[in-house]
Amino acid sequence: MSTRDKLLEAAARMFAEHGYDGTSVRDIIKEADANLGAVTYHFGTKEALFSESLGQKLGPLLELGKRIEESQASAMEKLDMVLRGYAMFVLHENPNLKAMFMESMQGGDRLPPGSVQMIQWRNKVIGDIVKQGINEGVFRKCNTKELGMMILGLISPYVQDLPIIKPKYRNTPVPKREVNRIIDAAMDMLLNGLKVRGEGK
Amino acid sequence: MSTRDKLLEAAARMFAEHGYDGTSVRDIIKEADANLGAVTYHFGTKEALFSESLGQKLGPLLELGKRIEESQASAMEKLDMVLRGYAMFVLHENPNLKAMFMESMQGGDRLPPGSVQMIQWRNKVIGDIVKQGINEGVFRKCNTKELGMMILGLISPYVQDLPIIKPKYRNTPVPKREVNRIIDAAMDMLLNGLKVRGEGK
DNA sequence: TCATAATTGATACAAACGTATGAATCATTC
DNA sequence: GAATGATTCATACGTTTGTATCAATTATGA
Repeated sequence: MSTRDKLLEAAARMFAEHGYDGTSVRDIIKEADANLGAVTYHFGTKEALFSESLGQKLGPLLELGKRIEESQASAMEKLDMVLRGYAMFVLHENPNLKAMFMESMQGGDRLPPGSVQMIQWRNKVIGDIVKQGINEGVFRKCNTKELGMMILGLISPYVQDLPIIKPKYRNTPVPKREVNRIIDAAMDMLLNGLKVRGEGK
Repeated sequence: MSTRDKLLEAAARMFAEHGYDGTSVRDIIKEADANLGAVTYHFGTKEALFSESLGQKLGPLLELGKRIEESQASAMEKLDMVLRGYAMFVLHENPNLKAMFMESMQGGDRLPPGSVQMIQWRNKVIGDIVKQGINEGVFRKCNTKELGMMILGLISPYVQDLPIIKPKYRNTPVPKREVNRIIDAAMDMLLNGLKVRGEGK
């Protein structure tokens, strides 16, 4: 593994754990067993290293969406695929992407180019899928992108709150079985609704 | 307004904008038009200032939940109240609480005491309300707290992605009308489901 | 094998960081 | 109005920060 790759890997991990500002270049090189000069040499600045460490994951995520979008599956199947695929990607395969979500809360100025478009596109894909067969009332209130955003939100507590509620997942990927269970519940809820009765108690 | 209060207010704003590590004590005192010594005098450390600036909001949020929990409304009405109330509190009235969510993604070690309990309790309240009249399938897959967590997730993209997608809301409260629109859609979706048809296209 | 390029290493630097300190100023009380 | 306590101020300290530098080392190709 090249020094460059070791740096990228360590950076992604550290940034996800402690955020951009909470991670120093020295923390990273220590973790990567590299030298300060290597960062200057390979990336120039800390921000470039950050951006590149995240940018690596952007392509695969876009591909995932495109593959699903173009598949022949039904709207419901597509919705399942995209939700499950996305959750698996973010919670199980690439937990370091948490750094991207942290960053987006601060405006995303340091994110790699294309991130904003990726997020918007991601929301649109989901919205479009859902629109193919939908409870029309929802669309009277919010547009395609917004609906996609909201649906993806079902997963975000697992990025946001899980580190607190189940500390063992703080810096560990969520197991596949767990992700599947979560998405099963989310899909059930999404498709069938909660059917809360009008009566209390 | 006392120096102490000015510091708390400025701190909450800055921490929400740039996170804990991205905000220096000097940034805060500049914004509060105060002196470095004032921080040492009133709070001792940066972390204590951070914790207290968030802790202020914890009480009111807990009260909100308790009021709804104890009300006589039906389960559906309660669900609406808690979702709308929570969204209004976080997105409209106290957008600075974003700092708490940022922090929780990093494990929450610096959060004020009681934060973790608040989050868990918050999830349980929603889960319990929903449980009063519910699509049973969902509960076969996930427990009360988890369901509450997921439902609240519908809102979190508005904390997480909105700063990116609609930059005008980066450091501005989301207007009431907007929050209401969002919750209307979320409630519709939650109660009735998406009703996605089995057929693609 | 030798010259050339690519990479790594030790070290330096100015700026920014959190915190501490003690004098100066303000408010309050008698 | 003098004395006492609360607060503010300018300033300083020791670290840590991101980045730069350039000699030392390693890899590459003729």
